[in-house]
Amino acid sequence: MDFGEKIKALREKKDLLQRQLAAELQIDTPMFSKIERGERRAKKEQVLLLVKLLDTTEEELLPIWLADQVYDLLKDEKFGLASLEIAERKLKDN
Amino acid sequence: MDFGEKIKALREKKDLLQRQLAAELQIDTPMFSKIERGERRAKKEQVLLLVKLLDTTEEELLPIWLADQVYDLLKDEKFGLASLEIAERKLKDN
DNA sequence: CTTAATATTGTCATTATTTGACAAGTCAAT
DNA sequence: ATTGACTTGTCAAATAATGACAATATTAAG
Repeated sequence: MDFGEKIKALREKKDLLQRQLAAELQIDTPMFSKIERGERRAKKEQVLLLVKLLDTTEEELLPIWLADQVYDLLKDEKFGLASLEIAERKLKDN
Repeated sequence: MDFGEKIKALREKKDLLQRQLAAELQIDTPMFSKIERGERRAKKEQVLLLVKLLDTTEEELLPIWLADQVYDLLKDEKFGLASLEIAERKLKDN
């Protein structure tokens, strides 16, 4: 499940409309729709707002939001998995 | 070893000057210097050229170049490692 | 079926980020 | 002191990301 699917599920669980969340994020409904479908990416600031609006936690949203970005970066790359291993080592080091 | 360190090592092994490689990449020496020190990022097209110019392989350069980008994305993130796990699963799926 | 509400699509302007060139600087070896 | 190799700082140009708006499609209700 990617970030868009996740916030859509949470939104529907709370019976909220796109336009309500969009208003809170101060963007228009089309923009929110695009974020939900993964056509546009939410900014971190917006993700943090969504954590509150959707009654969830950073731990629930941030990793999946970051993972989308990593995936976008590597999805067409022959050496995508290899590069993940390297990045993981570097992350663990510091 | 990050991408910059890698190409610097290869460059010195071949006794090449920054200005020689910069000329081949059609950028100026300061720009090449910045790439070597990781202050700027090489474009993929430039990485592929460097593979040839430095007598190495894509397998040697691309993963480390991609890993730098993943690392940049996650280095200050609390959930960096968690997001790597998610991204890895998605990559393996397709 | 027709309307009304919700969500999506397409396009364009604005803004932010990235890339590169240039001028000036440091450092080391003569 | 001069030369050659590299680095630093700043600015302009190119590119990508963000958002608003208009129009369209989809769904639900009466």
